[in-house]
Amino acid sequence: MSPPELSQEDNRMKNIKMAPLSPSPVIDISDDELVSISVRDLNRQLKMRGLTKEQIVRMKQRRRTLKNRGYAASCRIKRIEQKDELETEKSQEYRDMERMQQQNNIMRDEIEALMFKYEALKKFAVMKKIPIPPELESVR
Amino acid sequence: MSPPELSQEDNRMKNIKMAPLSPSPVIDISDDELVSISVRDLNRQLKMRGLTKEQIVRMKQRRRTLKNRGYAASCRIKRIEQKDELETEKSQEYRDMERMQQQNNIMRDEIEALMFKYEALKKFAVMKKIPIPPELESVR
DNA sequence: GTGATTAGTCAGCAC
DNA sequence: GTGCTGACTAATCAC
Repeated sequence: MSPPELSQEDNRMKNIKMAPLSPSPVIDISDDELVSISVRDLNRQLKMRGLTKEQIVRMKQRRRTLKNRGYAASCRIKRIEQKDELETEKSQEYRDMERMQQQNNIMRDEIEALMFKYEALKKFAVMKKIPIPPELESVR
Repeated sequence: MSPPELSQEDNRMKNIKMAPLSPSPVIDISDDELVSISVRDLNRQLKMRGLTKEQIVRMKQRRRTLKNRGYAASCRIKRIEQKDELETEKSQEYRDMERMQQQNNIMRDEIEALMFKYEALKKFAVMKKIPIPPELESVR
């Protein structure tokens, strides 16, 4: 699952672990760019602009943090989707069950009617003084 | 729901926003005690030991943070329980449905057997040259 | 103040 | 490195 869109808001407002703005030249790159760029390209940019080891580490960490932000969002969305899925399946099962219950009732009535009819036929035979074979004596 | 048990681990290891240990006298109270104590008693202790305004604010914040930690844990547990509940209900419904399907099959067979029997009785009557009343001619 | 919930951060695991 | 998830913090909302 791809991470959802990230806002461009300044990370420094929330991430108190971030170092204060450095007086030395800093790569000015937005959050969106930083998470999108490939490691390869990022390294190229970093080297090209001659950043210090520490600045590079910091930039890498910022990238990782931004990535994590996206992963966390994905994780939450996934959780909600799975819950929705469960609920949907559950209510579908409920509908199926109701439908089956109805069929069940219909068949129950049908059995009752058949038995009644059978008895009627037997009574008719008795009335006509017709001996019924024992295997046809009962519906069971 | 009451918050789950909290570990006694040193909060300072994780909460980088916490101030460094003060050189001035500090109330030494464990996390467990701090979340358990009533606001009333906490205030009494704080005043009694003559803490500075800043120390008091910090202690209150630490208490709030510890409380939040518990709330977050409760929230996670609740989420898991609700998911479990959904799954349990779903599988229960599935079992019910299977049971109903079985009954359904049984009744279907029963209807078939009844019809067969009815036809047998009719054939018997025909064989005996007994005219069957029209309303008993068909099972429908 | 308390409790619940959300977004974001970090640790730690798996690949 | 990447992606995911549990635990935690802070913000925010309702009471």
